[in-house]
Amino acid sequence: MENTSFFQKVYAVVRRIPRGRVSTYGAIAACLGSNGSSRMVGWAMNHSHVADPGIPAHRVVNRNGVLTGKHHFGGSDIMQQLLENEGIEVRHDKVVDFDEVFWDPSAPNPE
DNA sequence: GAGGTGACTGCGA
DNA sequence: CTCGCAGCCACCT
Repeated sequence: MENTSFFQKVYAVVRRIPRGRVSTYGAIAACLGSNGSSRMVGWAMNHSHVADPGIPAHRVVNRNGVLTGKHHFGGSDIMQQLLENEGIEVRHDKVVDFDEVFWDPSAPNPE
């Protein structure tokens, strides 16, 4: 039997996010077929820290490009630090040029 | 078995 | 333009 829980699928999509790019909950939810259940994606991220390889949840932000869940990363600006480490600029918990670094999980060719 | 929650989104006033 | 509410679906108690 497939242990593919809902968030398991979310992990697959988030892991597909190329380095230096970010995605949104709505885009991932839509990619899963549940267009509108963006909450499930965020909830799945809540368990991301118990995932095997480690999910780059810091690459997942809300529709406004704001690091909504940075507080869940450890209570520090770790999420911002990780994004900057990827080459993404972050100001005031928001992704700079979010439109430029935004990556669509349904994108056949992100480059 | 039923209720409540949640790292969101979109629309209405 | 800004604020508030309702909808969404899966997991937890």
